[in-house]
Amino acid sequence: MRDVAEAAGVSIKTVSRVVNNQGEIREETRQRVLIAINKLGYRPSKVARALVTRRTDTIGLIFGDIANPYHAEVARGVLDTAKEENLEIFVCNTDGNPEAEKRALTSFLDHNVDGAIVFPIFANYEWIKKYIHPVLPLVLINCNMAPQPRLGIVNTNLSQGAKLAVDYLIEKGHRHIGMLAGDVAPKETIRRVQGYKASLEAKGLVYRDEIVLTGGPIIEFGFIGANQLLTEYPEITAIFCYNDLIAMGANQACKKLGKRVPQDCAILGYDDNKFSGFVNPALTTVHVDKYQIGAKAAKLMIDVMNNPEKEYSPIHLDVHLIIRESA
Amino acid sequence: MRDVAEAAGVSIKTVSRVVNNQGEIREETRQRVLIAINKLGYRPSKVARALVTRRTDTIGLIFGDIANPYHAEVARGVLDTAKEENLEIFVCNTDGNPEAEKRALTSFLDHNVDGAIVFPIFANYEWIKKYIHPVLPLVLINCNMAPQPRLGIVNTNLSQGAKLAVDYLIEKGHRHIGMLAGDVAPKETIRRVQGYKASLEAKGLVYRDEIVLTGGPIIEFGFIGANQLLTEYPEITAIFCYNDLIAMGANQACKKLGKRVPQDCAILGYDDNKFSGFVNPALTTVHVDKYQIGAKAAKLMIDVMNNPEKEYSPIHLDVHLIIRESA
DNA sequence: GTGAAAGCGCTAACAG
DNA sequence: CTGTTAGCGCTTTCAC
Repeated sequence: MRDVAEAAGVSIKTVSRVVNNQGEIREETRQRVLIAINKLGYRPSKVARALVTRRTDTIGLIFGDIANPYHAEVARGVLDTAKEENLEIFVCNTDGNPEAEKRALTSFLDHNVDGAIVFPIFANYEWIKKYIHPVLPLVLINCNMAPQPRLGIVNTNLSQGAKLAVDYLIEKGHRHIGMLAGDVAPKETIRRVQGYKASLEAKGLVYRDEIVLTGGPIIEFGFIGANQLLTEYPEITAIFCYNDLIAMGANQACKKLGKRVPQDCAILGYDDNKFSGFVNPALTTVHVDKYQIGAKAAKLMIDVMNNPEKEYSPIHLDVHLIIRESA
Repeated sequence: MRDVAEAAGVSIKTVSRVVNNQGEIREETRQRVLIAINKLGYRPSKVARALVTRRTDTIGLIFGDIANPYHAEVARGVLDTAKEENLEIFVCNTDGNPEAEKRALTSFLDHNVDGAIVFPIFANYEWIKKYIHPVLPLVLINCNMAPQPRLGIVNTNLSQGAKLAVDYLIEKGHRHIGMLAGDVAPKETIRRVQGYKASLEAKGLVYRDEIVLTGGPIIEFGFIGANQLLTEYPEITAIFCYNDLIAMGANQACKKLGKRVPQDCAILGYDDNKFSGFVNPALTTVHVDKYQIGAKAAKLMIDVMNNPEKEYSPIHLDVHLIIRESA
């Protein structure tokens, strides 16, 4: 920067002004500076700037697993939006592990990110409220915290989605519907389970805790879980899965057990990820606009960062059922 | 930091020494400092440190598209490895656009990343050599640059993979094998095409340029491309695809055209992504260890960063054929 | 073993 | 319209 100033025959501050185009500058001076910048290939250091402005033009993104297409598509939405705004994105996986989430958030703080977009783990809610939110603007996805300054919320209607799914299964005549739930939050708190329960009860069916299994949101759990469910409770004729990955695993389990899908056992997924229409049988699932979750979260994050006083009401994204072959 | 120093009754420098545990420090002093740090909840600012050390503990990752499971799994490998080393990762998509790659690299430079892992776009090779590599340690994936200091290379044997695939198709009796190639590099430079060609020629079949179509590495191109190939060249009985996404699209095209896979048209993919075994029909494909690409690239990146003088020879990952249903 | 002073590259406040 | 000075939070000489 000093070199540029010298080359242009102006002060260092003038260079700064040109770079940030702030303040009035005589056009001729400005041109001289611009030429010097070009000649020297000068690029301002974001690090040095950050030290004084407290802005790094960086935001953190934390979710379960980038290798899950659900998160990957969300990431894509965030990344595209961030690019437009010249923000860089740090990415971190937690695999649903609260400690990993804590470490990620702490590390982001150390790096002075301007904000973080998080799919929060229930067990950390209080910790986040206490230690992170006071010092870092946050956008939380699918989280029921109260609106407040420096906090953005993006929600998809989880319990409604589950209700849609289970209503459909009941309508199709299923009376014993197992569930393969995720394990990211305690069973009682998962809104998908609430929706499942609500649907059951609305139709006069009993909710049975023992046919709701929890496990990681991965194919492997779908396989193991469906296997267990169908073996131990032969009355089950349908399984509602926490996500499409689990549903794919459940598909495989049925194949292994010689059960035809959907005739012997219907399988219903959640997320409608990129591949759900291609697997065999194609998944009937709850469609979620993953790209929009990411894009809206990023936009909201930027707003929240720029308006630290303002309170933003939660953004809501709707879901709907996609009927394919598996149910 | 000053506060900590005061609270502990030592100088600022001593705090720095404790934090970085460097130099000899009397145990008692050290404890006093540690206590003060804990009490005040002090965390050193990576930004401030970076300004003087020129290390940000940050590396950039650039590839085509995070929503492609191939890249997502690579990312997972990078991320896991980085976490162990306390490095944060910036992620950026290019969609194969050279300008996007340039912008990403430049932005990483502005942010003072310690290094970048890139799936480079051929069109930018010279630019990268000239403007980026001199100022930024790089690890390049599937790139045939000569080994040199501050440069790491991770290669999977692209042309061999393609040869494996096409050999298999020929063995199965196919004589007219179309190819749906990617468009990330000019057609002639794609090593997958080289392998395809090599295999053909080794078996005495002619390479026909017109049945090698190029397009984006996405499902949509697979659909369009296969449709075109099968319609215009009815003699084609097998299609070798640049990746599994394209293969999935080709699968769909066959379905639409009423062609059975593999009886009427065999389809062979590349990458063996997470879902390739689940789609209908399950894809026969070339298996690549994506997680290892990421993990090895990250480890190599760290080595390269720490040994700027040393020359690292390329890391090589093998591929093999996975035979499922589609061919 | 420990501390004082200088400086990383930039912006903010205040002059002029 | 432009320049001078100070300082962001840390590490690095170099003394003591």
